[in-house]
Amino acid sequence: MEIASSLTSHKFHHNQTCPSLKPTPSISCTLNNGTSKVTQIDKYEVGRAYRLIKANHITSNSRKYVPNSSFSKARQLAILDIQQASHLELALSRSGEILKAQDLNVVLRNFGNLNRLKELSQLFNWMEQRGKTNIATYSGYIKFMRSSLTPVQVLDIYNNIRDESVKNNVSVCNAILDFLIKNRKFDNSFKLFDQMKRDGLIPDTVTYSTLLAGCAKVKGGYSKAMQVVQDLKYSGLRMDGVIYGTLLSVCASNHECEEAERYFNQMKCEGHTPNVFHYSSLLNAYSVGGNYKKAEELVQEMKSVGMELNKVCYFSHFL
DNA sequence: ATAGGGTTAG
Repeated sequence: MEIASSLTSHKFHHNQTCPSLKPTPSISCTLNNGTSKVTQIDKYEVGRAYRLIKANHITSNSRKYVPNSSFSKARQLAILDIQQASHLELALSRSGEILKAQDLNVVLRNFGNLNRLKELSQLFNWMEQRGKTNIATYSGYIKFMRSSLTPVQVLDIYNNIRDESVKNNVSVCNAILDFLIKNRKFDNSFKLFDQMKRDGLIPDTVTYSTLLAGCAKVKGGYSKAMQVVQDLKYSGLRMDGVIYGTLLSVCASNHECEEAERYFNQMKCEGHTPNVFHYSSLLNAYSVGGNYKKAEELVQEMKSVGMELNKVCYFSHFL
């Protein structure tokens, strides 16, 4: 599938070549805690593991003589080496070669979660140059870079994917759909959706919830959302908790108070237990509609089921 | 083993 584009219009061109990276924020403590136990890399161990790997590469038939655990150990150490390196390029050149795409994706997610975006894009480019990418690489990278890439850059990344099975993967397309919606390219997101279907990709519930999230952000999105729901039902998919959550927010932002209530009850009937997300969206719909009595009752219901009220609830409640 | 959900002001 090729994403042709109205996105390649002149208004994006000024930004095309330089990635607009945000400054790297400070590293979060909670995420660091997970890795701190294994911070110390035993140089001796690394050396030994690397020699084993090398030996195996030279005599490719000798794989059975090298304990499997040494491979995973060496790869684990290489992953840590790259994650903790002060100079990423150097670390990649000394530790990257023995790693597979799925190992490098571990580092990719680590950088993404820590918001180390500069290094994230460096790593991604390195992986692409060596063809060490897979589906998770692309979907993850596009997700983490959703606020730091331009639509043209994302389409460029997509159109340069060589592997057709990656290109035609629904997760990868869903990541792009989400990117477009986060960047308020609603028309383009629906065009991509149509193209996915034309090219024989089967949209899944993630595709639909992503589209519905777009409907929640656009004026008059309610009728569009109803078309999306029709399409979802027609394709034989079941509504899940996230779809209902998104739908409730569409109703709230379009002042469709009764419809919100209807969906809330429907999801309960279908056996989905509403969470804070669902409650706060319905609460929001009630408040926007000026239905304070129902809002109050709903808050009582939340308390009675022992649900913690969040800031959205408080905001709605005092609207 | 990847992709998806909420509020406000300016």
